[in-house]
Amino acid sequence: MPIPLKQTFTYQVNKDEAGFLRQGMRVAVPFGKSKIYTGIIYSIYNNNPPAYETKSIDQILDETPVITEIQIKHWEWLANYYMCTLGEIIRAALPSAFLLESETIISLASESEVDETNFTDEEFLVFEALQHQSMLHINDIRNILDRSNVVKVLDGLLNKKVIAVHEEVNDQYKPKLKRYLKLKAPYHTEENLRTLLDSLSRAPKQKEVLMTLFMMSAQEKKGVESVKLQKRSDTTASVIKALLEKDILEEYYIQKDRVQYSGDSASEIKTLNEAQEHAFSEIKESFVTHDVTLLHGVTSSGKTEIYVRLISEVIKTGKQVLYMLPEIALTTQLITRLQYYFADKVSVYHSKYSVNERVEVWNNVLDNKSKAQVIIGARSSMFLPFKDLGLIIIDEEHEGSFKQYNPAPRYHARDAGVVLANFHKAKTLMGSATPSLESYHNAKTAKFGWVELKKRFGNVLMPAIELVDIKEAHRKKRMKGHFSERLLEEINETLENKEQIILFQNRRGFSPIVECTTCGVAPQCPNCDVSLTYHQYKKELRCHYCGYHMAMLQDCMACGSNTLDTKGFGTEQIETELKSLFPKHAIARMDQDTTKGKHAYAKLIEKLENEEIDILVGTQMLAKGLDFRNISLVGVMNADNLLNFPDFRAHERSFQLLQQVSGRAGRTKKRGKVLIQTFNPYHQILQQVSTNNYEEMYEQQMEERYQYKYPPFYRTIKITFKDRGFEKMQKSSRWFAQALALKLHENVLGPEQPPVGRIRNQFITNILVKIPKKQSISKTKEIITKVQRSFDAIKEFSSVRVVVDVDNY
DNA sequence: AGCACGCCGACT
DNA sequence: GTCGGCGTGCTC
Repeated sequence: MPIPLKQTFTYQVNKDEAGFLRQGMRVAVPFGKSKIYTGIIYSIYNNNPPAYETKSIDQILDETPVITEIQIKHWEWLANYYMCTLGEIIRAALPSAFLLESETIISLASESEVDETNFTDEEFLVFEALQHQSMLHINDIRNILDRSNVVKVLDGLLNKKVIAVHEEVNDQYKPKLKRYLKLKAPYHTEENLRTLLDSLSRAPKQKEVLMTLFMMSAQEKKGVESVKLQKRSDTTASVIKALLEKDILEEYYIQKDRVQYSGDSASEIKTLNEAQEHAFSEIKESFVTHDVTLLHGVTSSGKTEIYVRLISEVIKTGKQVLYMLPEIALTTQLITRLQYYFADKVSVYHSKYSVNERVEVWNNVLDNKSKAQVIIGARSSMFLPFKDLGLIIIDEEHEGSFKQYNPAPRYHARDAGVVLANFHKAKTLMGSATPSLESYHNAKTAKFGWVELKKRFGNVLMPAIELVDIKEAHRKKRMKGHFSERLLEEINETLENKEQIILFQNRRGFSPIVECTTCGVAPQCPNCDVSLTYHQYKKELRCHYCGYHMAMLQDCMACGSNTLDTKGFGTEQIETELKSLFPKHAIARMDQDTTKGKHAYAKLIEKLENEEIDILVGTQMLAKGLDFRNISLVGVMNADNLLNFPDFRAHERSFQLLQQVSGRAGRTKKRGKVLIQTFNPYHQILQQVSTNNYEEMYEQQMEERYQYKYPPFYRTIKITFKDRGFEKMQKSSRWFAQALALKLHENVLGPEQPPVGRIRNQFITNILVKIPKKQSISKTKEIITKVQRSFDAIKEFSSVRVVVDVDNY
């Protein structure tokens, strides 16, 4: 069942059903008092469970299994490894259209003799609505009565025998149908046709539609799509309806695939250059001895072309390929590029797709159709029902967004992907310009194969990276806003050369803190322990954790003086400053706030491509997948807030991010330039970024990880406690930590409050369990599970939410 | 997770 | 004396 419970549920079926049903099929089953849920058949057996009464299933939903045996095995591994339930995995894995739930339908009782006089006002409203509409959903009633709790009203009506309720299961997936029109058979002879046309002399509109139909069907031979006909003949639906009613035209429907590729057909794969060719054959060699290979290639070294070659070799053998990317990198740019090579063999799968589109991709993969032989997708695409997977590519392997944090399953798609590949006996290729320390470590210790690509495509030089000390500049008051003289100088020069600029600032909004200079009070979020961020364009104060917002204050709430000042800065402020510094140039901003709309992101990219934007300011979003030839300068406004992030990966992440952002500069002949503003230019990481020294960064970070017992030397599991009451949160987490420490001793850290100790009115604290290399991971998990079981039995702690996150990095 | 049930404080 | 809030327990 798609619910977060550890157990499976047993239902009874008759002999015929038992013969028909197989593991992986969906059935609708009654669950609880009145609900109907979709469940997945896990096993079929033949003895009556003694402890409870079994219910019968309601309905069989599939002819053949929609979930494969390998998937079930993989999901069981996931549930076990990430300490969640199979139900949670099912929720995450299946397109929501597969998981229909029942909905309560309200209608008028048939034998009703209604006495309207003893209705309450609300009851009357519902009754009246049912006169116009025979069926209503609970939600409709909520709207009619304008309140959320409608049970009481419905109960009243039910008692008076005015209404009847029943549960209805609606199949959410609707195949897309297109209406086609064609001439009825009797008019296929020329003679009949002529009389027909004559008879229509008084209906010129209808005649015209017919003429257009002839014209179009002559070209397309068969029937004509109704929408097209209406458009071409410039008519209305009623004219066509008249022709249908006169039995002159007939209609029929054809099912259409939503996910369709229309474009040029496959073309030649670019020939690889020498370095790529070399890397390509190295990968193939490595696959002989290793199931997983890491491709470490600097930015714009042409990794994609190598992937393309590998993919084309695998699909020739008839096997399927999964190409996973972090969500943000799933830009149209890359998809178009792959479609260019593989045409209609590529399907895309990620959360932005509609439920119906997802069902279609699912079914295509399940049937091993050629149009879904190559899947490009975000982390959730590894849940697809692959039949015969030959290769998994994990691009930008280091990206943190492969790990899902909320809700459960808290899985890492990279690691889970390797396991999936094993089940299929397939190979995995991870690619990155800045591999995660774990993967690099695995490559160095020969757990993974390892292939390097050190030169950029076309021998373009790596960008020149310069660190700009803004501490000095601040002291000497030589900053213009947040821009150093050096950065302004470069921006000016770049603009003169008619080249584009990207500026990176890792924070959205205008400024993260608003503070009264008289009394020092800063407005805080009422629900979370953070100060509110000022968003200038809406003149609002916003909380980035819970979404709380209020109008910008004019005066201090505490002392009433109007001496409010802003501290720190975000993308919005940079944009504003730029606009006053360079009034003649086109400036745009790219962050969560400006890319909310469906096509907003694509539009920005298009503008950038057409060189309608001179300077683009943005957050993390910029680091991925923007390949533009005319960008020659990248500026990092402030590297320090990256480095000072309180997390053991902060340094690794900063290095990766700065490298990726730098990689946006100079992708053509001319060498690009990167300026990084910082208060601390002697910071090791910044030095390593500026000299492009991954190796040194790796060695040094590994040293620290070893010292402080962090991955990859130790594994970690994070246990989070949330409660509305501070005391309860603290008491329960202490209890838990002490219980764990009895077995795990010094490897239990905390409980410790995170930097933001309260979110959405819930107090939060964490326990971190460290697992040394020698210690069994599964044993450790067993201990945690045991402690959790006794914890759950304590009534006092029942309101505390406990979240377990395995490999919480 | 949802949902029903039951207890208890607040207001007509 | 009723309404609606939330804590508790169950789902084959």
